[in-house]
Amino acid sequence: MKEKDIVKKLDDFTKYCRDNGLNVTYQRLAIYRVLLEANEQISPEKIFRKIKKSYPNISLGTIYKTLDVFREHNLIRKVNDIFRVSGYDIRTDQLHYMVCRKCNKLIEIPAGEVSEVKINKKYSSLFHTEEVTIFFRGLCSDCK
Amino acid sequence: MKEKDIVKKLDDFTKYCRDNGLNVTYQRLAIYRVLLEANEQISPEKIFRKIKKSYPNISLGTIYKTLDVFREHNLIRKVNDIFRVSGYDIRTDQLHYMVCRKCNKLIEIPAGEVSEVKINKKYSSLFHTEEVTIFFRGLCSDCK
DNA sequence: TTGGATGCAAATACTTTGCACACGG
DNA sequence: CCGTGTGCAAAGTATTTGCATCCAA
Repeated sequence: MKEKDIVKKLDDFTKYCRDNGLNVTYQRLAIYRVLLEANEQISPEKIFRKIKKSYPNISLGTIYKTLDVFREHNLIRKVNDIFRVSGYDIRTDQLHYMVCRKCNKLIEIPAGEVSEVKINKKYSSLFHTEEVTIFFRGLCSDCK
Repeated sequence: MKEKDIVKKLDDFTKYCRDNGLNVTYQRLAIYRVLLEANEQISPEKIFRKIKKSYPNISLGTIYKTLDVFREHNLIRKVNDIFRVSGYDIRTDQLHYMVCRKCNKLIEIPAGEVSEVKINKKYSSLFHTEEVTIFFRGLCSDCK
């Protein structure tokens, strides 16, 4: 992503915070920026290390707390630990995952490559779905 | 599940072990039995506590190691940590999950209630899929 | 000024590992 | 008897929590 686009998104983010009762702090901006720059899933630890370079005072606890806040607000999504460590991803275009049961290799699949999931009304009415993630488990070509 | 069926499945399990170079130990039988009796996902810790009653010597480490072996052999599947703790499930009929982003309530959806997932060949050829799990995230009726 | 946010450190939860000993085949 | 499996305890990793202090609004 170009710096120009990042700045734009940080503006949107700032506005979102103001509109939703979240203080706009240096830390939140830094974390959000790292997520934008990564533009793929990234672990709390990794975010921490990146920010530490320019802002050595930041604490890992803050990263966790902040990511949680972002998630509550649906600003990011949490990719659960198929991966050993949880990852957070700012991409909103949905991805699916193939994970090899032997070597844990991960293949990302753009949502467009997979047929749309439809749920029987009996269940879909129980729930307001915001996001669908499909995990395929099996064997990658190397392991099979 | 009836005791009779459990015994039958334990026999199958024993045979599987013999055929695949796994020693048939008291611990493995006990763990497999607990999984059968549960017949839903169950955590390592919970398995541990159940077995400890009749066999106080068992160690949690053994539970972890054993579940890993079972999983390598595809005797059980690991349900990843949408749930805080990982769960292991002996059910082979596939389930999908709806998880509320606010209260973490979990709704299980039988595979039959969801349309079949088809993948573009470009991706499906990269992988031998054994299992498909779909996670729906969003808001449950209480939280929305 | 004030409630929300942060830093820090300790605590917690879960899981893995190493090694001596036990036991199934 | 041999090699796999187990128990134990320690270490490792990931995450959460409590609280004093700080700072955005």
